Amino acid sequence: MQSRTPATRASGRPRSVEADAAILAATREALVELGWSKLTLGDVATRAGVAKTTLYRRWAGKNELVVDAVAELFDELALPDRGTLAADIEGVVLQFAAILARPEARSGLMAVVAEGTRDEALRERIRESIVTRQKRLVVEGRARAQARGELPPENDPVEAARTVDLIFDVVAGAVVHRTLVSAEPADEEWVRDFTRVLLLGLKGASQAG
Amino acid sequence: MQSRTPATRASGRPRSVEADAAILAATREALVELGWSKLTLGDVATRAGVAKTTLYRRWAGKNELVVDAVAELFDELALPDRGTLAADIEGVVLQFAAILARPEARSGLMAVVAEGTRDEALRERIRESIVTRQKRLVVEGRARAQARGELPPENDPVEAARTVDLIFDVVAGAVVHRTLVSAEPADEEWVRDFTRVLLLGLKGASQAG
Amino acid sequence: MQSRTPATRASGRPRSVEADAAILAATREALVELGWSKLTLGDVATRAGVAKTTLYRRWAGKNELVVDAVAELFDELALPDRGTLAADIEGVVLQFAAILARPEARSGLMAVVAEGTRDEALRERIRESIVTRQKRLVVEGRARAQARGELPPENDPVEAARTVDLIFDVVAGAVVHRTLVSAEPADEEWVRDFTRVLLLGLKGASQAG
Amino acid sequence: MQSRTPATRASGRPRSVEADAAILAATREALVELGWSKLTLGDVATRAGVAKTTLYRRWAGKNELVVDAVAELFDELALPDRGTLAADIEGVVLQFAAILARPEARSGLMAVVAEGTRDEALRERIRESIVTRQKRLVVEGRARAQARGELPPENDPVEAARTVDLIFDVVAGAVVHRTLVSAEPADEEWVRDFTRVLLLGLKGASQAG
DNA sequence: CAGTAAGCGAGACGGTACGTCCAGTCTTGTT
DNA sequence: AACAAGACTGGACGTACCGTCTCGCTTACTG
Repeated sequence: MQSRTPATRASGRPRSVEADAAILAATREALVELGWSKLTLGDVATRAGVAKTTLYRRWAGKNELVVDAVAELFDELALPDRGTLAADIEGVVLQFAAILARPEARSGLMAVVAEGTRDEALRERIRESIVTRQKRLVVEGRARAQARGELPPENDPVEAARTVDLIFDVVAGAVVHRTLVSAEPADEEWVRDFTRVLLLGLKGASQAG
Repeated sequence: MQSRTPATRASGRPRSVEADAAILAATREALVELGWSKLTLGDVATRAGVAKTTLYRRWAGKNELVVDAVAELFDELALPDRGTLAADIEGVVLQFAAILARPEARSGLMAVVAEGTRDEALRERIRESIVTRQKRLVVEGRARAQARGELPPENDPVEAARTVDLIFDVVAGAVVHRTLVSAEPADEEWVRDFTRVLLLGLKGASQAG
Repeated sequence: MQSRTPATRASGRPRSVEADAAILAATREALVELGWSKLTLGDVATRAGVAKTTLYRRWAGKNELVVDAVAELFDELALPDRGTLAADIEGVVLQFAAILARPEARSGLMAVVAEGTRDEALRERIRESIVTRQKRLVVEGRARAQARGELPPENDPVEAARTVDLIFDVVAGAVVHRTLVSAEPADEEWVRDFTRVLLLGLKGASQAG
Repeated sequence: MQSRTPATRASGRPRSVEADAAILAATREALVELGWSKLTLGDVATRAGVAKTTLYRRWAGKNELVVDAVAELFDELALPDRGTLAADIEGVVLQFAAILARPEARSGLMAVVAEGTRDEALRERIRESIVTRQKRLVVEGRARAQARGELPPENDPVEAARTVDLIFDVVAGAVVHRTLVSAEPADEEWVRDFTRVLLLGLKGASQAG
């Protein structure tokens, strides 16, 4: 159990540990009030009670900072155990929709995705901090459904991984599109409809495939 | 068949008709080369051979301009008649994916959606110029499938409209998420998998519903 | 008594005669309200109820327009006959000071002089429209003083012309500097002091010269 | 003998001391090449090797900048000791005329005076930076002439101050009007004539007064 | 008394500068 | 060495005018 002491013994003043949290919180606060495009790093620094240099010492720029600030929001997602696969999916989709209803997530998430279309490093950072991290929900959900006998065990692990990706894109994509592009609420009724179609599709596919 | 002569006789020099097309083309060109965040209206004006003021006389800002420039890209979508519903869906999804593979669409679309999260007028413009306009594909596709007997005719028109919205969010959302967030290509294999799940879900739902 | 009918017989619609006066009046009005630097030709045109093109058809630009607008102000200067040279000078200096107290003259005059430092044609136009035209006052005043015997008749006409120029520069320069640079009023007390010094200088010079 | 250490210890990066001088020099350079009306702050900044923001951080606008740039020119004026009051006056008038013959002074000075007619703060800045500062020449000249016995000592200090103002307006006004409005050179001949009239006027007034 | 050529208003056009704002870096003295 | 403070370069912003142009309409002289 080695502690994460850095190899290079730090000389000079150590970095303030409170600063990181204060900056991320200030970023989310600014996202709520101003949205991504009007958010300025100078303002974030001021809100966090920190100098701009401190901020730049830790993040390369606006995009990286916002990714980190937004990523934390999605960590609160958890797969509820409601007894059936359908109920589990509905539960997690509603949680996801609730996060996307918060202004700091709405504006921030899409903006960094937009930037990510031209910046491989940023795209990778998004994938790592947000996408891949939340795929656990799909994997867990399937395992639980298989344990319950609602879904058959998969034979081919490659095929299984592909299915996880597909489901994740369908679920996340549909909720994002519903809430941000169509600009309609992903309410209980919509979630029920969506889950029904998804589940029938998955069960059909796993039987026929 | 009323001709479109304006009621109010325009006085003063009329607006150049070429300018609009040149500006939108220049915007797409700049989106390809620079992406949304590095695109400047001054640069677009220069590329279009037009003064900045001309541009501002017609569009309120970067967002509105990009919406219009990107919206035109989606007008080339057409529902192919490949004989079966599955083939039709695959066809249009592939077309959609092909458009999203183009850099002028990738960066522009997500950016305006991001801005739309804080600007109701912009959101409405996006809905009107892009979303609603392309829902025709879903409506046509269903009608054609019903004519072929692949789908049952719907009873409730309200329910039918809700289903159109749901399908559109699922299809558009999944493709966008796959290509822009997960950053994986929506290739033929993925489209086949996706279509299969979607179709099974829809058929199951229409039977059970 | 040839009328000023142009050699080239005008065909087509003749220029509106009211427009010129309206434009010059509007220019003075705008000078009062806005000053030279904030005066715009578009605004002048609007005030005059005239299109910008009409204005540009008659004047080359802001400077030429303002020269003409300001020049008219100085035409109201007249040499009073108050019985003595000193009284005559005091009278005309006070008139001159009164004109320079009006905002349309203050701002306009200095501005065109400033522009004239880099534009020979403009400088010539100023000299012709304002300076030379008002030198008549000095010439008249001297003639009257000579008739009264207050000043000796001059022998050398070249010398006489040089003296006119000198007096004009001293008088006009002192009043302008007093009112616009030192920004003190050229009131009766100051005018009396100034006239006394000037007159003593002139008499002394004409005796000794 | 208090040192000029500021009471409030400056925090943050101190302002570049070279920048001020570079900007003023660049302003004079631009005045020579372009004149006041074509001088742009962006161009001045470029010439000075400085960003536009640096310039705006220190001066409120074009007028304030030009006043400071021009004011420095007049600081080189010095009262020569040529033995007699007439010679002293001629010397300083010639110096003044030489400065006004330089294009950076011609265009800049009149322009700021023109602007000053509508801006009390600017007028005060001109008075403080240029007018009042150069009145020392009149005061010194008179003192020296009194020491030599060329002028009687004055009794009334109020009266004396008024005379200084009058002389300054006459001298500066005449030279300015001669060179900038009449657009004739204030050469040695003219200066001799002018000085003679002025001196006779002053002596006459001080005897009779 | 019809034809026609110039004048007119309106307002869009290509340009240029404005003064402001922010990004990201650098230079102080302090901790 | 990190930190707060704030000045620095550089570049885009959106606005305001300039002086030109292109319209359709009006007006007086001409043939």
